[in-house]
Amino acid sequence: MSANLFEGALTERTIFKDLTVLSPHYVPEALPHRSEEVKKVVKALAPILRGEKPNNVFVYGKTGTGKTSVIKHVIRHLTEAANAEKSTTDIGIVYMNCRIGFNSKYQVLLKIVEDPYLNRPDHKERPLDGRTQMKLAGMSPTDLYKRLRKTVEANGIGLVIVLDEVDMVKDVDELIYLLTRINDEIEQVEKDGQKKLGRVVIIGITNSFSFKDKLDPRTKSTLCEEDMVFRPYNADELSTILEERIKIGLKSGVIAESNVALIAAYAAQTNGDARYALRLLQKAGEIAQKESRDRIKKEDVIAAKTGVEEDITFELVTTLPEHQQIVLYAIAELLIQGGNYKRLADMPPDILFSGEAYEGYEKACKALNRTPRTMRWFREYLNDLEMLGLVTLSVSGKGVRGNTSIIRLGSPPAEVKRILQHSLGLK
DNA sequence: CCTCCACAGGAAGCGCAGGAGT
DNA sequence: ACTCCTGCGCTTCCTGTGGAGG
Repeated sequence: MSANLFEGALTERTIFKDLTVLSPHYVPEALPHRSEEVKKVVKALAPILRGEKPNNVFVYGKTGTGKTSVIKHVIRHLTEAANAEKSTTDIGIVYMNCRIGFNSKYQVLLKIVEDPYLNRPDHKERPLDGRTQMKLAGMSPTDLYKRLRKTVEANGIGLVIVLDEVDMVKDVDELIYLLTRINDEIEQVEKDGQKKLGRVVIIGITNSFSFKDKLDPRTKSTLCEEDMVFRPYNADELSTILEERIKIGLKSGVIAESNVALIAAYAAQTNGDARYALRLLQKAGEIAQKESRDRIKKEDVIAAKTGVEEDITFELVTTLPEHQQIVLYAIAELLIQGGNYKRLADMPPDILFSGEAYEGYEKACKALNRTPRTMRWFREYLNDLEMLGLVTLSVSGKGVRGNTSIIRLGSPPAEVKRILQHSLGLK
């Protein structure tokens, strides 16, 4: 707890030069180790500048592998190329993250139709022509579609639609079908003395491995005309990424090469996530800065790692549904107490059986004045928690009570308990 | 070997809230 | 503003698996 709310603002900036460079949203000028991917996307989109049909692009990769950055980077260059003087094509780009407010075909369509580019005054057939937002919100998807098609057609627009986290859209199949259908229905028009043909191209981004399989086969073949997988970065690659950012984001000479390598190694262990690496770097810098030092030490990196891990668990745990929190709390509590079953002789102290865990959960519910869920649902909770990496489950080996799960906690029990006591309002 | 225990996880169904369609 | 539908969280019921004990 800081003594003064503005304490952070007062400490001298000994480490950082430009913090925005470390933010996950920052798209650098150069993208190390992703030049092949950039080339591929450029190749897929390039035809749009010649008024031809580009390929739809589908991008898959885990978090922090540079998917969004690559796409945004290419998009930036595409806009520049389209605005260059000799260019005669109209290129519109709509980017949206489907998780945040655009999780249905209707909302996606609305967002596209509201885009300022499509409603530019020098366009004819603007989608919002003579309409207020209120009226627009009452329109059916079919009307929205018609308006969009008309605008694209009348102005010969090459429209690039980027759907980030596209797996969040409930009716993706219909959405993709609708958007690609535009290409089949529109006709060539004359505008400014030139023949023009509008085009729509979709770029889908996801980190869900199973997403592709859930798609309708037809959607799959249209959306994935050009599909690419982003591999996680290895430690060396992460090092160069960090070095690039350090050059612009940090003051010179504040961190030794060996410590950058350490951060990279930590992040490489955690799925090769560049975002995580940057977070570690930032945290290490903050720790050094707090102590008014002008160099990041190895100890700072190590402390940053535990700090960031704690932050992640905290965020994960506190946003959990109540009963999952109770389950986790019960597990932590039982592990601290050493369980309530007769322990087997050679049984390690850091594990629990699901049966005793359920009893602990029932007890915790009683203490909190909640009605416990059934055993069946409790198992679902456990599986959910495993998905999030908060617990690990394994089947019991030989010699122990038939079929039962062995539960281990992903983080130190005392830490989990502390977080949950607060979050659940326990003394 | 048979039965019982302790558990895993699939299938069906239920009540509810909120969104879509009219 | 109306119903209708659908997804979600959950319970109930059930089948299957493997150890323990008679």
